[in-house]
Amino acid sequence: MPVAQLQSLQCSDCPIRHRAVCARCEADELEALNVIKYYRSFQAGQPVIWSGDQMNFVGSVVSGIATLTQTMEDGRTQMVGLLLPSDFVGRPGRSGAAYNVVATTDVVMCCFRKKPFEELMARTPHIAHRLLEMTLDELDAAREWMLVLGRKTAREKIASLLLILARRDVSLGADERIGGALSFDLKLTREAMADYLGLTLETVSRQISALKKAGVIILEGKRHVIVPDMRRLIEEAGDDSDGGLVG
Amino acid sequence: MPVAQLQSLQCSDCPIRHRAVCARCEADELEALNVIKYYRSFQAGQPVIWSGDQMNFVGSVVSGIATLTQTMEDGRTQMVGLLLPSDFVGRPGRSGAAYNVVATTDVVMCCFRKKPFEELMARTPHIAHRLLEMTLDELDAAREWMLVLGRKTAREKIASLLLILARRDVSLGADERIGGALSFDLKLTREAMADYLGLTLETVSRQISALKKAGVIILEGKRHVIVPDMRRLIEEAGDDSDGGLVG
DNA sequence: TGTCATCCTTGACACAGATCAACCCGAGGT
DNA sequence: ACCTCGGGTTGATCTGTGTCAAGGATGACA
Repeated sequence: MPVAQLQSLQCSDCPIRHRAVCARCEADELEALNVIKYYRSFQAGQPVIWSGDQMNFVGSVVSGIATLTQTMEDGRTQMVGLLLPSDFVGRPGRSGAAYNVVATTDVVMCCFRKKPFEELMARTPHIAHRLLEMTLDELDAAREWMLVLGRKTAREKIASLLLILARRDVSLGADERIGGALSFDLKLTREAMADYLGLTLETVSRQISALKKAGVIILEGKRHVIVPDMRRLIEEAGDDSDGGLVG
Repeated sequence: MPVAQLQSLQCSDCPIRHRAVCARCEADELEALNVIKYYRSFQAGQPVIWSGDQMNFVGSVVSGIATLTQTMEDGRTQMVGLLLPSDFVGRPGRSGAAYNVVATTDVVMCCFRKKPFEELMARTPHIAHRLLEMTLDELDAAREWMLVLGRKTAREKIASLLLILARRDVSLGADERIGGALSFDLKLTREAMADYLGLTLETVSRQISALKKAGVIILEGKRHVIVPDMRRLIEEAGDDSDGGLVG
């Protein structure tokens, strides 16, 4: 999840900086983007669908969390992606095995209408190039997650997820650090975490308790996590790549 | 795995048709591509690395199988991608968590030198667009695989893998059909399958035996698989999307 | 204040798949 | 003919996680 390295982009009226479409000439593109964008909000639990037009290109999360999930007929579901503020999403369900995009909390998205966006892409090749880079990054992240799903223990899975969430909050500046400790809000239910990790919610609960008892994390309430020592958490995750967060 | 729908592209001297870079003006691009390409072969077990230059862009498998794998310090490995003939690969290890590309059998690849390839991309925007589409397809495939890894049983996993391999062979015309039955060669060891599915090789062996006993598949030797009824296999995979292969 | 719903925790037990171990089979090599 | 070695099968047992079930905490609402 090399999110921290991404260029970012500030819309005229969004409260956050989006992951960038254009790495080179931000100012120019911004002006163009501000013209063709509009906002939509979704309630928690609501599927994220662009009005009518099959959601043909791209939107960016401004606030809230949306998830990409796949479901089998018998109800088993697997989350395949997490859309946190600043993430882009586009073209779900285009090919064979469609996944669903659902708002997990209340969500506001900044959307770009398909046609003008594509015209913009055609005019400015480096935007297309940047989009390719972003997609390749997502592919890397998905493949990294395959290791988590296929080979890690429940405890390692939980630690890996906490690590990802912590890093995201850090890269958005939404974290708090007090004397080396890092704390952040867990915005997912135990069930959502279970769906992401390929576990049951009971196992998630147990492993979080275990990490708490081991002193790797401290819980305030059920949703606020304090990580006294990032290195401990990284170790629990069985992760070698530290994402440049320790220093 | 919407491979069958992809445009394909015949090099001047490759025996196979590659998944297309250019969907629109094949002839022109072919000429350009034939100029800047060269071949490399790799022995089974050998890591696939472009001579010196960090493998900065793209190569396509002509024959053999290469795999993308991720490994933890303690040796646990998870395969995150399978490169079959006609697949493209590019930019491994660029971002944080690098995966390894290894030739699983002897492999011949058709490579495009980084610089001329990128120039070609810049000149012809629809090639860049096509590359984006291909990457999005890979992302979809990776996400589909996350469902397999996270939520399917061992038996379903095996069936899913067989299904993918069967479909790939069909789309390359490498299958044989006799009276509705479909047969193909399994080019992976039990261990490779296990790494792909997040299982142990023993479990793979057992589940293959189980599918054999149940009559879902027939084995000739250890590596040749006959599927008498594709529908049975799809059912075992717990898969709703039939990939357009049944009819 | 009580009721209800949602989210979470914890315990007891079952079972799928991992682990450990023995053995089989076919292909080279000498 | 014999040996060796990689790949594959099968059995016995162990264990991590799922399943089922009961109950706790918190907040919304009447």
